[in-house]
Amino acid sequence: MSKETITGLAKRLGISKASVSYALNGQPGVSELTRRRVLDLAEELDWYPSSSARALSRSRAGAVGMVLSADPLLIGTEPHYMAMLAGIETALAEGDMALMLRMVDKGPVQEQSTYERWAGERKVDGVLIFDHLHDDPRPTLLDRLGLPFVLHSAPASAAPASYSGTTTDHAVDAATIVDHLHDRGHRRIAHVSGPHRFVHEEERIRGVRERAARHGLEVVQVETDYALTSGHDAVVTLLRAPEAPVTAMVFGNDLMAMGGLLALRELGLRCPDDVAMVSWDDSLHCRLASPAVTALSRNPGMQGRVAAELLLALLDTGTIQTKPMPHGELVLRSSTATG
Amino acid sequence: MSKETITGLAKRLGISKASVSYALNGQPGVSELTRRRVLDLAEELDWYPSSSARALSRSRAGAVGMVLSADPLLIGTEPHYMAMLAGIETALAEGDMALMLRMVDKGPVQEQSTYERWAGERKVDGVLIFDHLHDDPRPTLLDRLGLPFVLHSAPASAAPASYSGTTTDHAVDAATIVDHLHDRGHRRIAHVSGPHRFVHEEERIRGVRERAARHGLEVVQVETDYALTSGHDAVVTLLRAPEAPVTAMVFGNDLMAMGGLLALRELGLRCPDDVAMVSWDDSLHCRLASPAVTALSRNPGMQGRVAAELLLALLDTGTIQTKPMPHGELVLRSSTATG
DNA sequence: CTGAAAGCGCTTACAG
DNA sequence: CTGAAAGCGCTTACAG
Repeated sequence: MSKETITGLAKRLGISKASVSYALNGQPGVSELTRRRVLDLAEELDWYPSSSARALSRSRAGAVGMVLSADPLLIGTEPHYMAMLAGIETALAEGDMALMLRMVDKGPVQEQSTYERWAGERKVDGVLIFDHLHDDPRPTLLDRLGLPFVLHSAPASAAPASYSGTTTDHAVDAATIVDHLHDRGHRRIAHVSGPHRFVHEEERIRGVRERAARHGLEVVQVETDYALTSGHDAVVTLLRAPEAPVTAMVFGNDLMAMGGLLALRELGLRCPDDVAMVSWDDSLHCRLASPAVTALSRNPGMQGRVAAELLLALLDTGTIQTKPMPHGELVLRSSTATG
Repeated sequence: MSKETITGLAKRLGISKASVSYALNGQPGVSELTRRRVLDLAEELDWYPSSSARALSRSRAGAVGMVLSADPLLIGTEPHYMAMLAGIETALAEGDMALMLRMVDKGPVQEQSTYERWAGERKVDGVLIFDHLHDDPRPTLLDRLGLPFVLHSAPASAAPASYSGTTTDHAVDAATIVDHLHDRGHRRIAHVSGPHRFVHEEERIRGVRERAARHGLEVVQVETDYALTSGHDAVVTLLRAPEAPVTAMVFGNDLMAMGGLLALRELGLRCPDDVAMVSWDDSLHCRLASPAVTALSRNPGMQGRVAAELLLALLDTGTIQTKPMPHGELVLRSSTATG
């Protein structure tokens, strides 16, 4: 099977390459009859136009890129990422775009040089970025590189007007969580967050603090790094503190909540009787833990899908838009049940 | 920043495009001095050769593809996949190959048409396939399409001589698991496997049966589909059976083991006192469950890396090879502890 | 060691 | 509606 080309098809049909191309791409310029003959022959021969030739002449790669920049260990255990990826890929496939995936573990530098390379090689038409940082260098960099992008899950407060993105209102989510704990009778709670360099963490912290103040709740803030062991250690530290102990803890993700649960068990304390727990991300881990952990469900798959659709729209028509995501729903489980 | 091209670089340096190309690609045909000047200028201009132009002239896409064909829900909760992906991507990046990822949920048909399209468009240079099936249509299809591939984690018994792949000796793993249960005093066990259409499941089943026979153990085989609820339901059915109940259960993956644990709890039975449990895949779920579940650890990240390296070698030099993976290691946890 | 030229397989104005 | 031709930006024999 020597490789067919558009020239071959044109010859077989006794027409020009141009006509074949027009027919293939649904462009005007060919009769319906010719178009049918072209499409039928392509189908019969199992022929597809070469993506690289197309990319070169169209100056469009036909792919978008995504860099997963995190500890591989964390990525592997965080169901969140995979669900998001699945949503993204599904939307891209529908828009006939391929997904180029890159995982880096050496942090922002490696992520940024990946964008530089992708832009230079014109390997992707756009990228999807997430985990918005304070003074995030990526929007500036991507603008300079001329690489279109969508910022996934930017905090509502930092909603960028100059570029596309999905936004999340963490204040509302914080209120949902704090209200629930207040309802359950807690008056002194801890908030074990991820790194403050993430804008969403700062917004969550502010949200928790403000809502707690309104209820007259005390909040102890602890900053860690999303790892299971960090959640564990944070709990140990919190419970050893000389001040009055907290009776409830909010964790920035499911892994830290799991670590927290392990710590409680080690200390001989019970959840929720001694300490109640809430996770800011829902996952199978929360469902399966014992006790099962109350968590904010945010549908990462759907969110990924929306972000990908924004990127497709941006590439297609240059439309810049901001889409607010639905608020999280708190899934109540045993970890915050009232004894 | 109007886009630089190789012609631009050549002009700036007062040399021909050919020389620039040779210099860039480490080919002979340019003096060291010229090569340095070219590389320095490229660096200074932040210039990279266009991947599509390169792909077209080299007839090489510079990317390999991978289709994740599974229920998105399962993919999202199975840490196994993400770990494997991370290993694969790391190896590919080192070999300067991009990873094109596609997720399909409508099963084998969609997976196969993805390969047809990729091959037709010459979008990828090769693919990585896994979950070997009985009468697997993929090797034949890929051969016909002329798309190089590596079969990841083929059963040792079905080790293909005609194509590259990593292999796993499930008989050894089965022996490890069965021996452990025998040591713990179990004489009647259940094996809740994934679908028999997967060759690795059949090999595991045979391995378990043979090893059990040697010890004089009885084995009840149950076929399900890897879903958490299936593990749950299998356990309910098993424990309702009129025959003598099993005292230990082996699950084909971690999710089914988790489902099994839930079922036990519902039935008011305890693990390991009433029923011991082992999972054929290790994961954070097994570690965090209560009781924590004894599981076979197989290092999916490392295995993915090796598979990717085989593919790189195949694409580079056409080398066909089969690499046996290390046996799994049983991580002992409470679910099989002796009371 | 270097340069001019053809070729990779498409798309797209431009003339007919 | 159709065809001849240029162009996308590289690589690679082939002559010098």
